[in-house]
Amino acid sequence: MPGNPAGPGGKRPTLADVAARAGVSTALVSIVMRGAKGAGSATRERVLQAAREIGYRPDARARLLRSHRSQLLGVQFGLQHPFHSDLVEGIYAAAEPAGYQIVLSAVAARRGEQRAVETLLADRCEALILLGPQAPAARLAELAGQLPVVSVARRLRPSIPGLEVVRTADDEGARQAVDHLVALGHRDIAHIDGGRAPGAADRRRGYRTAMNRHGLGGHIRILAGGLTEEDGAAAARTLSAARPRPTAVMAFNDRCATGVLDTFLRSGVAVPGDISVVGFDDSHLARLAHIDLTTVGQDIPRLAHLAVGRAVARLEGDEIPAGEQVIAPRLVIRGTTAPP
Amino acid sequence: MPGNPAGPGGKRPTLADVAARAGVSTALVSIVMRGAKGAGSATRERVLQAAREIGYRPDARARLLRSHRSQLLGVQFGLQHPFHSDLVEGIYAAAEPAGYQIVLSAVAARRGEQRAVETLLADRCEALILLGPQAPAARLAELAGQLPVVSVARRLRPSIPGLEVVRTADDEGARQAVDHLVALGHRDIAHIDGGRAPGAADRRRGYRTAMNRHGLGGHIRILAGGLTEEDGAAAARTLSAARPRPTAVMAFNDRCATGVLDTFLRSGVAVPGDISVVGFDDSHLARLAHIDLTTVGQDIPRLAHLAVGRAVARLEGDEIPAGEQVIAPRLVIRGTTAPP
DNA sequence: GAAACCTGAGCGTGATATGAA
DNA sequence: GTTCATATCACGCTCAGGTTT
Repeated sequence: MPGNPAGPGGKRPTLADVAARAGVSTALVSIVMRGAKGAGSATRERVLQAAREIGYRPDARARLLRSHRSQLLGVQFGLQHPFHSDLVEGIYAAAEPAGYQIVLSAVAARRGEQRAVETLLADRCEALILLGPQAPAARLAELAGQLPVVSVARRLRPSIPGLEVVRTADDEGARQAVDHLVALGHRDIAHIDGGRAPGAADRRRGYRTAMNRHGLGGHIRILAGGLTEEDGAAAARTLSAARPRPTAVMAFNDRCATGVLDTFLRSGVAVPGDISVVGFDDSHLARLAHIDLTTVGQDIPRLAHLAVGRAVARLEGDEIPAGEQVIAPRLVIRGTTAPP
Repeated sequence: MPGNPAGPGGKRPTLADVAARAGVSTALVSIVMRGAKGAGSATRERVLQAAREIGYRPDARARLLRSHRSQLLGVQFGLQHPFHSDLVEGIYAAAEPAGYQIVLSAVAARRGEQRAVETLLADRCEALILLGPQAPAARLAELAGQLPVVSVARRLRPSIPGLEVVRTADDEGARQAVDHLVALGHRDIAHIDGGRAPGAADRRRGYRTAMNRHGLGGHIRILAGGLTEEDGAAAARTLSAARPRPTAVMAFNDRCATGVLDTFLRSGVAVPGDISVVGFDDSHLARLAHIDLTTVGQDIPRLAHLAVGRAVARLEGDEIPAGEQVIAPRLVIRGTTAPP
């Protein structure tokens, strides 16, 4: 039965406590706890036993203080974005095998990016992984001057020293969506954009370019949207009333697209019968059987893996090629698109 | 222009560096950085200036190591649960005014609660706030023997020493939902449950009790469900085919309910025309205009506030009444319920 | 006596140097 | 020479206690 090491008033056990109980020096206990070599197997067992008995746990902070390396990657993410949740999951999975720990810092309504980053820096993270950062490029550049910074899912000038960029080719994704719709026979294709959100500009541009290349420049129609279901719903209400109504819509992301879907369903506009809808991200949402959304897939595990990889490479001083990694998107055709 | 304090190879500046530059002792710099009293205003300004010049940041870990208090609350949450995201947001908001910092640790597909808690303990958190923990009660009891533990949204024996419970009266919530539906004229009311999820047993029981009290014991119908949209969609497919089909459904939570909604919409079952649907949580999801879900609201800010309050009270040695705080739910009537 | 400042110790570790078998 | 174990210091910071105005 384990003791009550840090009960009310009680101190939590330290190396010294274990050492005293096992009758050895603290240094030896340290060796045993780290699994380092330099301890006999009998002693090792005795020390482990003592540690177990008094409920000893290594103090991560003291450990970090002592070792020059902290092996800590700071991750800034948006609490309300499923896309970020998926990325975080992938980052955990990629970091642990590489021998790094993750420190999370959330961005929320009353907690801005500035605050989120400050706590990560105070926690002695060695590198920062920022998911869809909205901070000005100048601020990111300043940060990148202090430690390796990886920006995920936002395009930035790759020339900023110290700043790594991992992102999906958003313009290419938009192109794939348009190509797919055109191949189905659509001509009047609208785009609900993401405003100033990361990636929005590229998707908008990709849409424009693709439309023009198909000779559909005259049908370009861009509606103000955003990242949320509500943004999509609002734009869809506008579209429902429009005459002529487009026969297809490409939404900024999956959340936006589901807002569009539900609004159409409620107002009696059939999807994909009357109108086709395409999302972006291929997050959990889109894959759900009852949503069944055709969407431009971002390779989330790959993005996560690369983000960790770049951070680690920078920390270990490996030679890495460029400051930017652009991942190809892949259109996932499901049930919300059909010929007009 | 700030320097490059921790560039590749460069050490990060410390108190000593600031002290040297300002021509004072490290202790005085410490005083200034903490905003404690004991420094003249001229010196104070000089020190701050020096710190700014070399880009100094306090090292949170060293600080924690030295001070006996860490002022850290560890929060375990599920990455994929919007309900948890909302709670975390509330916890951030409640903790900072109380002078405490938050450390997040996520539970994900490949990262269990065990791992999540271990990192929180290693980080020297003074108390743990666990959102919807699924761990066995015995494990929680063991933890609670080591430090104050607050379990949010899960019912547990309040007699476990050291364990605080903050939860919604789930049975009462289920009762409110049933009462509302009965008042509308429904009699054939089904429940899609949450299986072994926290709160599911109470909601199931509340549903049963309320149905019996209305003399509708013969109409009790419980379908296996779960926490996700897919669980709801699967159950809804079963319901669509059922004869007689119930005229109302109470889902385990909002995610589950949206799965139900979409399935019904797709299969031509009108909501609330043909069937009424009630969710649980009143998370972001339900409030969206295009979902407009009638749901049993959990008072998320209140739950968050109380959770932090209990943890802090325990840490500061305040006398607190019982080991359990049960918050009343409040039915939020929106557009998915109507007379049969 | 108070305000402004400094000295020295120590928080719990990990690394190095050193010694004993 | 190798294996096992220890003593000692440093990490960056805070705090108790001292000294000087």
